[in-house]
Amino acid sequence: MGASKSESFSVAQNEIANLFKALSHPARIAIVDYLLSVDSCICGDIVNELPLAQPTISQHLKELKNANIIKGTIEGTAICYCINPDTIDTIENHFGMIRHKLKSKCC
Amino acid sequence: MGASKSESFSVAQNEIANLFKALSHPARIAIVDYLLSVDSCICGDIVNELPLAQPTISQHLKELKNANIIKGTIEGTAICYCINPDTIDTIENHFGMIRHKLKSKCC
DNA sequence: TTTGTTTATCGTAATATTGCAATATAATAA
DNA sequence: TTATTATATTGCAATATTACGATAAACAAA
Repeated sequence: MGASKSESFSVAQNEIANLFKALSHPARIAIVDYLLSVDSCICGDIVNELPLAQPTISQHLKELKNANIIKGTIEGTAICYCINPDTIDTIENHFGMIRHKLKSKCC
Repeated sequence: MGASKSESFSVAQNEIANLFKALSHPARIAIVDYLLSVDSCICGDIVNELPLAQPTISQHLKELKNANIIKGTIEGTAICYCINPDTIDTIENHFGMIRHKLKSKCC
């Protein structure tokens, strides 16, 4: 025991849970905030913006990339990161569905 | 080490990360799905709907309650659960902010 | 070539999460 | 009172996550 019984749930339930898991750490929220706070996609200086060591940030970036929340493209020596709007759409649509279903209820 | 350095990030960043953490497990997504699938708030039979033992579901319900994603009111012997629309609003507003900031960018 | 810069990976320790059996609690029914 | 029913809590084992030092890999500049 200890492992989550993901095979007991639907693919859709696991997929949306994984998106939320990628956003469930304040460092990853801070990374997304930072990517949104600069004019364009940012190349490089994420490490200087957060109070975490470089390997830790690299690991968080990897999780955000695996979840398709950010995209990274190589720009010479640095890597240029930006938000993937398609994944934001996916999450927004999920809440649109929740909102729609809530309307026909009495709570 | 191993504990997340939550004190290094803002209160707002920690709060939204905690909301996502509450939704980051397929069993909790399934609970929310089920609460949305029935006509009104449901009293009781959540345990029969999911392939998990009763203490496990009780624990997941507690996490959803602590995050204010669901509300539970006592109805005789059973407890009546339903979604808290205010918290759904909070999350939707967060994505509204993301969407707004994304508009003024070139990705 | 060597040096510096940037990002990724490995290895590991600390901590958190998950799941459930056993048990407890609370309220109702008989 | 004694069941019965519904939910919560405790305790613990299995697994996952988090953080970072050390190191590697990739590449540009000197």
